[in-house]
Amino acid sequence: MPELPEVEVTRRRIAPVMVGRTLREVRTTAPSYFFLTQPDVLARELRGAKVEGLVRAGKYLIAEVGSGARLLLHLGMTGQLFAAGVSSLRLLSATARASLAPEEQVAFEPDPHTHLQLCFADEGPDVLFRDVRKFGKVQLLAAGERSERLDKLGTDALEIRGEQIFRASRKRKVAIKSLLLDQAVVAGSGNIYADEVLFLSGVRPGRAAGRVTRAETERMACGFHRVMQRSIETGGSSISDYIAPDGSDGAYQDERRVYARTGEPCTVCGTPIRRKVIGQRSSHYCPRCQK
DNA sequence: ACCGCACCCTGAGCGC
DNA sequence: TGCGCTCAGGGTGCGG
Repeated sequence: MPELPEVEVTRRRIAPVMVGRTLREVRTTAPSYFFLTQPDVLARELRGAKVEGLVRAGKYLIAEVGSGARLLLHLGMTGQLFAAGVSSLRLLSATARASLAPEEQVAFEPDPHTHLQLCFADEGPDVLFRDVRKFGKVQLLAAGERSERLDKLGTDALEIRGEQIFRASRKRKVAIKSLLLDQAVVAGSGNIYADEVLFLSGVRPGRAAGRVTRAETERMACGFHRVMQRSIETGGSSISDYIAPDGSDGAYQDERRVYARTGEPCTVCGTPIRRKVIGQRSSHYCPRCQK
């Protein structure tokens, strides 16, 4: 699932393919809640617009198009943004994968899950946004238009300071894990990295937010910087459906200490990692290292 | 203000 | 072989 590092890796790899190019045509699937801006409006407004930049805010990618308009892209859980022509087994269903020889690679063709296809005026490749579960979002903001979604975002996880987590957590009864997942507190945080950060901080995910100490929130902030920077360096996690825009797999999943390691030994003390549902999200922790 | 929970969706993995 | 079930999860929105 794309969290901040996956979105940032996507941004860095897809920016060279998008920025500076002029849109010729935008193809979409039928209207659905995936489109916060209706497909026909997208097609109409984007035609002829030049992509001036591609920036990230939390888990949102923001393409600056034309004079001040912004195209918001959220990858949701299964969103994939990549240049057409990419070859990757990850884009195929398990059934389709099984029918191929192990080394065989197939160029991807837009399918019914490809909800947005950006075609450019030049000869270069299209940019495709594919999302099997449609938890992603596309929205076009006119020049100067405000976005509630963006306005609500807290400090980016790469910039978060312990003091901010500390202040946000005072007198709160929610589990600290839930607080760390709140995008209004830590923008870009997600289930994998929240679990990893709590492990590095020695705090159990279920502890009431109001009961974490100042020192622990400092460790959490450092933890976010550490795991996310490291994950960006290694190309993001490839657990589940994430795919880097060039079709490669990220490598960070090999460095996980707790996430999806239920029953496996803690890398520090050997105690089996436990899984517990907190705030409707699975959480993983070491019962010995995390208090 | 805060918190828990339902909901959106589809594919994998399971038992039968 | 294939059906039906459960599970996963980001973010929003609602009811208590």
